[in-house]
Amino acid sequence: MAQTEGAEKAGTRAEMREETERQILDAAEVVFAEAGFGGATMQAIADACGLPKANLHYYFSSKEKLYRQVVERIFTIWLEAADSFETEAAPEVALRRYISRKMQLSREHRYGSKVWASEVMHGAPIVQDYLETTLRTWTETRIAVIRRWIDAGAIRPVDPRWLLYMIWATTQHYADFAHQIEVLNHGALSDAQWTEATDTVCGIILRGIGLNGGRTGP
Amino acid sequence: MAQTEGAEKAGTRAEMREETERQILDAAEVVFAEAGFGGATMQAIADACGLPKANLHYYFSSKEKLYRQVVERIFTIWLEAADSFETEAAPEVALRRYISRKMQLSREHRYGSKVWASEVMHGAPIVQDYLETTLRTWTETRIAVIRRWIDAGAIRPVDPRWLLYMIWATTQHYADFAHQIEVLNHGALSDAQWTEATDTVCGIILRGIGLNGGRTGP
DNA sequence: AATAACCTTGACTGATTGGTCAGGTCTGCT
DNA sequence: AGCAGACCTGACCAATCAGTCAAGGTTATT
Repeated sequence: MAQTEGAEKAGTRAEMREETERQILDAAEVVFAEAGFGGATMQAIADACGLPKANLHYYFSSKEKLYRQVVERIFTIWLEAADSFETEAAPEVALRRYISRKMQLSREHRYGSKVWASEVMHGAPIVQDYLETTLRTWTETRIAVIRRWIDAGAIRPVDPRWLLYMIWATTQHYADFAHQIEVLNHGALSDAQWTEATDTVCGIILRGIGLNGGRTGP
Repeated sequence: MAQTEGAEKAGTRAEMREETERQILDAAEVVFAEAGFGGATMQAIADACGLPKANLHYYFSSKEKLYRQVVERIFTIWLEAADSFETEAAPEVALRRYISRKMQLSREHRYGSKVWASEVMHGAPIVQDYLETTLRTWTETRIAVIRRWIDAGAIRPVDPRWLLYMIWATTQHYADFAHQIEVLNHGALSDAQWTEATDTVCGIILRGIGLNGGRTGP
C-alpha cells in the first residue's frame, strides 16, 4: 500500500521510480525556491511530498545532488523555451514569440525561475559550466542574428547583449519578484493582466528598437 | 590595540561604535548576498570583517537582527535613489535620470541589490511591511504621474505598472545577474560598457513609450 | 513457493551553527 | 591614580541538520 501511494496509477517499476523522483523534484523545487539552498532542509522537502526523509536519500544520495537535478531540470525547460527564438523569422515575429514564451514560463514555472535566479545570484556554483558552454553558445548565435537584423536595417542599431538582458530581466522579473508584484497589485495577476503585461513588454521593446510593435498604429 | 583596529582613525566612542557596526554590516551584506540568509553563517561574516564571532553578537543580538539591519540599509539607499524620479520634470528627463541612477546603483551596490532580491524572492519575510506601506505609496504616486503624462499625450498609453516593473527588472538585472553577465562578457563590464548599457536601456524604454529617447535622430 | 532484487522507514550519529557567558582589556572621567 | 562603564573574546552549550543503517516490507521472476 505504501508504494502504490495516493491516486497515482501503478505502472512498471521504472515508471513508478520516475514518478516518485518527479514528486520529490517538484517538492524540492518549491522548497529551494522559497528558502534558498542553505535555508532548505531535507525534512522540509520530505514533508512537502509526504515521504520520510530517509526515502529522499534513497533516490537522491545527497542534498546537493538533489539540488543539482532541480537546477538541471529548470535549465532544460529554459532551453526548450529558447528555441522559440527562431533565427529564420522576421525580428518582430521572433522577438514577440520569444518574449511571450518567456512570460508564459514566468507564470507557469515561478519556482523554477526563482531557483535559477538564486543559483546565478550566488555565483552559479553548480551550473557554471552551463553558463560557459550552452548559454554562451546560444547567446552568441542570437547576437549574430540580431546583428544581421541591424545590418539589414530592420531594427535600430543597439548592442544585442543589452537587448537580450532586457528581455531576460523583464520577463523573469514576473516570476522572481512575483511576491512584490502581487503585493502592489493587491493579489495575483489575472489572465487579462498577464496578457496586458505581455503585450506591453512586447510593445515597448519592439517599438524601442524601431519596430512598429504596438497593436495600434504609430 | 584591538579596538583601534587597522587604519581607521580613532574618534569618539559613539563614532567608533558606528564605524564597527558599519564594518559588520558591510561584511554581512556581502555574505548574505553570496550565500543567502540560510547559507550565511555568523562565523563567515565574522571572518569577512576580521572580528571574533562573539563580537558580532555584542553589536547585533541575533543573526536575524543583523540581517534585518542589512535589508533596512538597502531599502534606505533604494528610497534615496527613488527620489531621482522627479514628479515635476518632463517624462524624458525624469525617466532618463531615474533609469541612470538605478543603473549606477546596480553597479555600486551589487550585493545590496542581491540581498533585496533574495528577500523579496523568499516572500519578504522581513520587509513585508515596507512593501505594503512605503513601496506601495511610492509606486502609486509615480503611477499617477505617468498617468498624467499619458493623459497629456506626452507618452504612449501603457499601464504604468508594467513600465515601472520593466525599469526595475532591467536595471536590477545588472546587479542580481552580474555573474551571468560577466561570464557572457568574458569579464566585468568596462566603464564604456556600463555607459552604453545605460544609454541603450534608456533609449529602448523611452522610444518604446513614444519618446524620441535615442541619442541620434529618428 | 521460493528467491532475489528493490523499496520503505524509524531511529541514530557526527558535524555544524546560533547564541551565551565569564573573565579580561581598554577608555574616559574625576 | 583609581574607578565605572564600555568593549572584547575564547570556550562552551543546546539545537538542528545531512546523512546512515539495519530491519522489515513489497514485487517480479522462475
